[in-house]
Amino acid sequence: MQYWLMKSEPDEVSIDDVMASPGQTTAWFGVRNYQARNFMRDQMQVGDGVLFYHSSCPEPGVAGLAEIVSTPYPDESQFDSESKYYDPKATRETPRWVSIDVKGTRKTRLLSLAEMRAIPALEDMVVLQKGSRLSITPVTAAQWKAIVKLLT
DNA sequence: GCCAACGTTGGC
DNA sequence: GCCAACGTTGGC
Repeated sequence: MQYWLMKSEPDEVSIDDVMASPGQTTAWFGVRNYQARNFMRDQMQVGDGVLFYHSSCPEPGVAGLAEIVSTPYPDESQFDSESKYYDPKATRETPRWVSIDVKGTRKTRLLSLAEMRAIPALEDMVVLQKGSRLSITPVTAAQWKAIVKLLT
């Protein structure tokens, strides 16, 4: 059982989209960074907790909680020449990128990036480190616990 | 829109 | 395998 922070631009997929219909799962596709892919491919497990983070928007921060509900599978968009996520070097025989399904648990108040930075218990969070750009980053059990407590 | 930081590409 | 040039991310 592990915990993750996953970034999404709310213009693309927001916490409201993920929570739109209860019980619905959302395919997390379009990851095109090897480090983030490796987390998905090698470490994520069904049941892992997810901090749903809104990025590249007026108020960046954690906007909700979610859960991993599938094992990794090939990301279809890598094969789609019409998609902005198309990768001409990927083939069905040797796919390069993976997707995973998540399910929204609940929308929370916005825990802003600024607020997160002000909390000592969170200072080591990968996402808060200088220059950190990864769209998927690991979260420790202690960090998860501290954040869930703040959002309860 | 700016720009720091990081990742990727490709020539050599 | 090096590394310069370029592209992307994402907060501000």
